[in-house]
Amino acid sequence: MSDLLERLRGRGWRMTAQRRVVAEVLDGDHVHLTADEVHARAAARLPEISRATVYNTLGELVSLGEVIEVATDGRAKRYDPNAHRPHQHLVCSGCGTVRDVHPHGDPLADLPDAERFGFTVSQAEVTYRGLCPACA
Amino acid sequence: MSDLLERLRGRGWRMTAQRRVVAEVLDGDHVHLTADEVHARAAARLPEISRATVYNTLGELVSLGEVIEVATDGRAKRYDPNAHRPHQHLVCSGCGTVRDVHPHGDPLADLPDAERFGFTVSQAEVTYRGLCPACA
DNA sequence: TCCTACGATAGACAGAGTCCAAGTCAAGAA
DNA sequence: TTCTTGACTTGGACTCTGTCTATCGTAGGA
Repeated sequence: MSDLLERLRGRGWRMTAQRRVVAEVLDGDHVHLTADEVHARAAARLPEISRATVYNTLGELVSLGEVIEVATDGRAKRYDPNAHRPHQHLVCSGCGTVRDVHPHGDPLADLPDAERFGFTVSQAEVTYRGLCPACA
Repeated sequence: MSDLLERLRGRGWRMTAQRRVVAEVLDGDHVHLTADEVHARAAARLPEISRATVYNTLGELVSLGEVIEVATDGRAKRYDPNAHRPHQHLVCSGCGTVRDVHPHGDPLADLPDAERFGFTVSQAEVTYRGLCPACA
């Protein structure tokens, strides 16, 4: 995680307690927190941190490419710090749990030109849905 | 579309003017309207229809499997009446336009057992992103 | 140590969707 | 045809997620 903080400082980020705490909350594998969850965990360490700051910081991390924004349902977006290894998501329809998964094959290659309608297609996101062991 | 109305009646749906209008608005290919757009178009034919009724009716159509709910971004869900032929979606990052597409291959088959973490995986949704000819 | 521009804050605001109590009406029964 | 009833509709309040703005605070350079 200090890696991330170092990279951010290298990019000219002013380092504040709030930004540090948000970055620390997002540390780890298989982390897919909503903005509200990030705020709750950040506030446990730094009680006066505001929602607006959490949203601002998450937005900056996303635009710097350090965090991925995932919309697994129509509800709140989730934030995934595993931005440096391509992957897809497996979502439990019961409890909403999200796991990173690595399918083989390239979904982009499966879309024939005739099905692109003149679009410049740059990305394919796959969301697998099912029930996790606890919900099955 | 009268097909749909017949199927719904066959399932014990009470046929009201509101439900008929919502079903009619969703007729056609490559239709991906938000709830608000459905409401606006329905209200053009039946001015007093309420938002709650549109949401209720869309929810029922989805749970009957006659309409698919698509969350292409973190904003409003879209409703796709093309529920009886499997397909994926191609979304323009510029203007938000959505097209139905039919890639070959089965994304479900690309997810090895070792990457399923004990989940019962039943569905794979692919969202292709890029720029449409008008936005490129 | 002092300055100042960048960052944080609280709270108002907006969009999407849900919920509820009260009124309405489709469709089967008489 | 008329009656009855429970399913359907309505409007408005409410929740949740996210954005914006004016003001205050402070990290880091001079």
